[in-house]
Amino acid sequence: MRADARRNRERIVEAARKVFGEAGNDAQMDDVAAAAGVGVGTVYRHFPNKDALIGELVNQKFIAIGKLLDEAAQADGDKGEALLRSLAKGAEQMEADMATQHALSGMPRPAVWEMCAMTVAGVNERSAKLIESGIASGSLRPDMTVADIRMLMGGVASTMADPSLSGGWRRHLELMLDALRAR
Amino acid sequence: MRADARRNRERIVEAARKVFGEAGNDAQMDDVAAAAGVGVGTVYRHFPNKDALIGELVNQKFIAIGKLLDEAAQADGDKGEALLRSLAKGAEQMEADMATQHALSGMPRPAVWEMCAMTVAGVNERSAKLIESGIASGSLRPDMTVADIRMLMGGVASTMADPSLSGGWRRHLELMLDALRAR
DNA sequence: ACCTTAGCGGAGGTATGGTTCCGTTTGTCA
DNA sequence: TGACAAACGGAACCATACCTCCGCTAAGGT
Repeated sequence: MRADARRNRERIVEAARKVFGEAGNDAQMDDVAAAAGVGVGTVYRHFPNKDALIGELVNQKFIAIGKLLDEAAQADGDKGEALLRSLAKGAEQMEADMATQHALSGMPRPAVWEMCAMTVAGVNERSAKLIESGIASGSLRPDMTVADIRMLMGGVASTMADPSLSGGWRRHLELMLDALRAR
Repeated sequence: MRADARRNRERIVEAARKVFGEAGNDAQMDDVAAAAGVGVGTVYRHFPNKDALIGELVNQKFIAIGKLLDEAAQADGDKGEALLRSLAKGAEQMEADMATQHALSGMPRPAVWEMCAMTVAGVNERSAKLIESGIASGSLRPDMTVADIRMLMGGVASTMADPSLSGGWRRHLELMLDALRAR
């Protein structure tokens, strides 16, 4: 791969994150190209279609979340609380990244979701271990499952995506974490 | 207003609820017209544009929720629990109504939201009274606000809107209601 | 320095879907 | 029943946005 090609690919991903972060899923490919300082043709050389570009962004985000979970697994102290802290950090990282927000909150693009299947599976596996440990130690509600995380994070994402609720997502997250703790 | 005009308006709204319920916000005006058994022109005679039609659906839904809250205010027993029951009923009513789901979950159409401003204000007012009462009686968490309801119901709506989570919204709702109860 | 070819740019094709327009139909009232 | 206007239908219009195509540029090896 030629040096300029690699550089452009980087630029495109970065620009996409910025543009989708501002306009959501209905940002335009032309805008991404402009923001990256390249032509649309170049964008399509690197990503066959819009979903593939979005998929790349979302996948990167899930990889980051996976790393957070790994850290949580190694931290000492209660694993359940560590998991909840990871979720909070994950939300923080997601704040300016509407591509991921839309992937999580209602009406997802199936193609995008498929691209991330592998990464998501890894994330789920790690979550499951932490949940099990947290339940055993009594810090998480006994009936908690990985599906709960998916739904609740989706909910927080939907709050983030709504401009009229700006900032409110931290409160939403807090309520959600409370719901997951054992009584 | 001529008799057939009134009848057609009814049909259009009903068809719209069905069509948007199946395909979400990106259902097409032509489909609504077909489902109502009228031409597109007729749809546009009754509603100046797509947002107006969606707004009508969403507004009707908020009116229904307002009624639920009125019932809750009159029921005997704890007002906080009555509020939570209303939310559950409201969610139930919203299940097959993706138009409303999308209005609540991230990336709303501003025009739609504006059309409902009046109705929503009424809903908020009633919620506020019930919350106050529920906090006083110790059944709701002391820091609960109307904004919490908006965010959490939005979250549930986003779970409903995601076909891959079908049915999961009841669990999401349950967690959410737990989060709102006093500890 | 030169040649090969991967990579680039961006005008334009195409599909989708909201909205308009106007000739035709049909309810309603005298 | 006849006339008038209100209402209808749906083909056509137009804006939007994804994606393709192809002539050009310049990277990198020899």
